[in-house]
Amino acid sequence: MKVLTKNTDYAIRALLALAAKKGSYLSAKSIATEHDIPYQFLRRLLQEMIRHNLIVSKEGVQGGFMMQKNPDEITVTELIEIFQGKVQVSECMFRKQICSNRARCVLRHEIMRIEHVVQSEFEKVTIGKLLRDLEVVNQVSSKATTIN
Amino acid sequence: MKVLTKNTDYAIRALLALAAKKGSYLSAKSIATEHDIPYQFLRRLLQEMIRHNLIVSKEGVQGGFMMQKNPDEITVTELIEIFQGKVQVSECMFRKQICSNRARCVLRHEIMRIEHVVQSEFEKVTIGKLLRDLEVVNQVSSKATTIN
DNA sequence: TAAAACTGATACTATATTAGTATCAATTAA
DNA sequence: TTAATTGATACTAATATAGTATCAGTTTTA
Ligand code: FES
Ligand code: FES
Repeated sequence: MKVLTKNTDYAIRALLALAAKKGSYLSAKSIATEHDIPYQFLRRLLQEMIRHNLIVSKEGVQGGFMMQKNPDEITVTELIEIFQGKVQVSECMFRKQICSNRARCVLRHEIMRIEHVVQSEFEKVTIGKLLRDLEVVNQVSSKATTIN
Repeated sequence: MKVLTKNTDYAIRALLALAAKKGSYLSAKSIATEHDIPYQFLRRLLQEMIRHNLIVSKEGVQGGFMMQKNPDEITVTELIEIFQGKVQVSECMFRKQICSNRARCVLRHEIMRIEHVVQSEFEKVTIGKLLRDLEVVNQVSSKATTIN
């Protein structure tokens, strides 16, 4: 069971790149090259993120993409929803014969509770937080002898 | 993002049917019919569950499948692992350029923490628990006027 | 003892989702 | 004016999910 698809994975990495260069434009090409993301694939993701007002773009030479939304307010939950749809455990696990009363269904509540937990865990993880974590990692590893 | 696939969904429902008739054999056909599960699909799932010692079978006329493992010890996590593979957030989200030191990686820990949360939430939900919940639902709905 | 009701095993097809590629028009800086 | 860029969109490929079909073997029972 894979929780994050490439869509989301790539989007997060692109956002980290953009967040790190906050205030200036980065081209899709440079992001693709640096982070090993298929160029055209990445471009689609970037456009989707524009539509959701996470980033903005500038066309033409010296153009590119720039962070728009505050990285601390971009949650992994939001990205999952954009690229993989809302988290849902099961459309309705026990329909028909088994579950006779949807309105009162205890199971449904159980399912919704889990959906909630999963969502809120991913909500704790923002692009801002990831970026700061990342800086720590890179600081440590540049000081220490890196054994990978 | 769909957390449970049909595999798991159907498997849970079949197990609930078997758990409810603990001690006697239920044929694949009867389960399929009652719970609206494609017959041949269900049979594959049942065989898989035999291999994992959740249920046992008896061949021939009057044969079928019977609960083997204690329903309270069958977790949804286990079923997800059988039918959808182990929960993994991302194989390794920030490899190469970004993540220079895998061993110390904060992000990796973050990811593993979430994997853990998701897993343990689903671990709280056992077939036994679902069955008891279900009985409550059906009691309530048979007393009340069912508005679906 | 033969037919019917079953499971075991496995191969196959269909559909949907995910991943990746290609193309061309429009914009803009130099 | 040209090269570097995004906007938009259509396409293909690969993989995962869902569902079907078939045949052999076992067991009850008439
Ligand atoms: S699980 Fe869907 S209504 Fe009960
Ligand atoms: S995220 Fe994979 S090693 Fe850091």
